[in-house]
Amino acid sequence: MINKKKKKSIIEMDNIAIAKIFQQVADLLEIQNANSFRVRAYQRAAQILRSLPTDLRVIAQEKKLDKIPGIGVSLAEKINELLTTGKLKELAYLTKKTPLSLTRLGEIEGVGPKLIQLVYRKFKVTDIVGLKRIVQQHHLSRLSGFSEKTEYNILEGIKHWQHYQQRFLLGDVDDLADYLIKQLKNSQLCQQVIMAGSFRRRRETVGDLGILVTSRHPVAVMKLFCQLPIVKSIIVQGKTKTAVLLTAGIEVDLRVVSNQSFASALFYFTGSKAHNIHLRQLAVAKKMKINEYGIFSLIKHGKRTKEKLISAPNETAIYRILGLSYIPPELREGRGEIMVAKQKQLPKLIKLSDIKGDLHLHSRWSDGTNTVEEMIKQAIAQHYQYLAITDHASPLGITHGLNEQRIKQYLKIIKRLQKKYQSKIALLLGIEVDILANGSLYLPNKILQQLDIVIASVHTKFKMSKSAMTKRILLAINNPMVNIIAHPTGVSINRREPYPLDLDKIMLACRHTGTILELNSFPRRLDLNDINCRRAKELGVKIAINTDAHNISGLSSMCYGIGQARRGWLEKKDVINTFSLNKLKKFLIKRI
DNA sequence: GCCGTTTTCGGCCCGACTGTTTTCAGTCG
Repeated sequence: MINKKKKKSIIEMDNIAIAKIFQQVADLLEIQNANSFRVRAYQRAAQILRSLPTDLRVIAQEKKLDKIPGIGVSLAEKINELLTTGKLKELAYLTKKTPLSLTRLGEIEGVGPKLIQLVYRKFKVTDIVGLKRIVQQHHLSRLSGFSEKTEYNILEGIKHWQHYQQRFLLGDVDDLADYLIKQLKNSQLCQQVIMAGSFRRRRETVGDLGILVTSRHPVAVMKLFCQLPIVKSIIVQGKTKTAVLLTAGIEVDLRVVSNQSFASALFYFTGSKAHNIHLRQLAVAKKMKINEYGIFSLIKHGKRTKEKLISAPNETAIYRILGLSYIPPELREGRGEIMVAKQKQLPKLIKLSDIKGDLHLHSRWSDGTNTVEEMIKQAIAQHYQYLAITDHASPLGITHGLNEQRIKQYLKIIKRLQKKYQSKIALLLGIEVDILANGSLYLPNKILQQLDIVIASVHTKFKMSKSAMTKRILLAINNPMVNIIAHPTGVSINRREPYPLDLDKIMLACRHTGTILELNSFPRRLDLNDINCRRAKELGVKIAINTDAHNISGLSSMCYGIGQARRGWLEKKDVINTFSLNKLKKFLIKRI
C-alpha cells in the first residue's frame, strides 16, 4: 500500500493544473446555483491561467499574483494555497455539498446546470446512470415544464455520450503519457520506453494507454509503476504485463519485453488490429509467423514445424522481411496501406517541422485571451515565417466578433504590427467570418476584400438538412473572397456529430474555385478527420492545417493537426502552410 | 469573485435556438 501521508500532489501544480481546478470549482458553483458572476470569475480565471505566458510560481515569488488582470486578492490566495499544498479547501468544501461526478452530466448535450441541479435535488441523481434511469422511467415528464420530447432528447444525448465516453481525447492524455514515460525513463530500470497503441497511431481519441518497455528488472519496473501517485487501482500485476486504472479514469497497460522482442512487440502493440491481421496473413503466405515475441520462419520437418527466429532489430526490419516498405504508425489502420507498401508507393508524410505558419488564430479582438502582439511573439518563438490573425466576425455575442465599425481599427492595429515585426515574421490580415444560414457571409465583400485571407465557417444553426447545409457552404465556397473553409464538418469530438454534408460536392467545388479546406488542430475538433483528409487529397483539394488558437498555448496544438494529417496520408505538398510565403499567396488567389 | 473617471458598492456580454408556453427558462457558443 502507498503511504497516504507521503502521497504528494499528483502532477506538479503548473498553470494548466491550477486552471483545471478553477474550472472544477466553477462547474460545481454553477450546479450549486451560486452567483453567476462568481462562477464566471472562476471560469475567466481558468482561461486567463491557460493563456499566461509566465509560470505562476515565478509571479507568486514576486507576490504579484493579484496584479494579474482577472485575479484578485481572493483568487491569488487560492493560487498560493495550490502552489504550496497542492490542494484547495474551497474545492473540498464544494464537493461535500454536491459530488464532483455531477459536473460530468454537463457533458451530455442538452443537459445544463439547471437540469443537473434539479435531478440531484429531486431524485438524488449523481451520475449518468441515475439520470438515464429517471428519464427512462418518465419521472421527468411528470414534472411541469418537461415533456416526453425533453426525455427523448436527453436519452439521445446519453446515447451519444456513451458511444464516446470510453475514449479520451488525445489532447487530454498527452500530458499524462509524457509523465508516465518520464517516470519510467528516470527510474534507470528500463532501456527503452515507448507509448504504443492508438496513442502512437495518433488517433483523435484513445481508449487506454499502452506502454512498452524493455528491462532486465521487470518485477522492479512493475512495482514502481503500480506505486506511482496517479495510480488509483491495480487491475492486474504480473511480470510482463500490468494494468492499472489512473485517478484520471483511464486504464494503462504496461508490457515489459526483452530487447530481442522489442521491435515485434512494438509492432504488435501499436496495432491497429486490422493492420496486424493483414500483416499476419502476409506472413503466413510467406511461410512465416509474427507475434509479439518476434518474426519467425516456419520450417517443416515431416509432420512437425520448426520455428526459427529471424533477427529484426527494429520495425523497419520487420516490414522489410515481409517485403514491405516501413509503414508509419499513423497509416496502420488496415485501409490499404499494406498493398501500397508492397508497391513501395507510400506517401512521404508531412512532419511538424514542415509547417511554416499558422493561418487561423484569435486574439482579444474577438474571443481570444491574448493580444495580437503576444500571439505574434509566440509564433516567432515557434520559428514561423508567417502568421494570419483571423478574429471572428460573427453575430454570436460570445465571440465578441468584429463588425463593420470595429474592423477599421482592427486593420489599423494589425498593419502597425505588420511593420513592427516585418523583419521577423510576415503578418497576414485575416478574419474568420460566419457563414449565415442562407449562405451569405456576416460581412460584405467590400470589407472582406481589404484582407489577405478570409476564413469562412459555420457557427450557428447546425441542424439543417444535408442539402440545405451543403448549399449553404457551397455559396461561401463560390464567394470570390473566401479562401479557407474552417472546421468544415462542424464536429465536436465526443460532443457533437458533424452536421450532414455532401462533402464530395463541397470538395469538388473547392477544387474548381481554388478554395482551401482546413484541418483544424484543436484536439476536440480535428476537423477534417483522417478519412476526409485523404479524400480531399484524392480529389486534389489543398489543406491548411491551423490551430484556431485562442491563446498562446493553443499554438502548440499544431502537433495534433499534423498527427491527423499523417493519418490522412497528407504530404507536405498537400498543405498550403508548408509553402513559402510567395507560393502561399498564389494559393490565396481564387479561380473565380 | 473582480473591478473602479460608477472607486468599497453595484455592475458584470448576449443573441439564437429549443422546448415549453403565450412570454420565458435553459442551453449553446
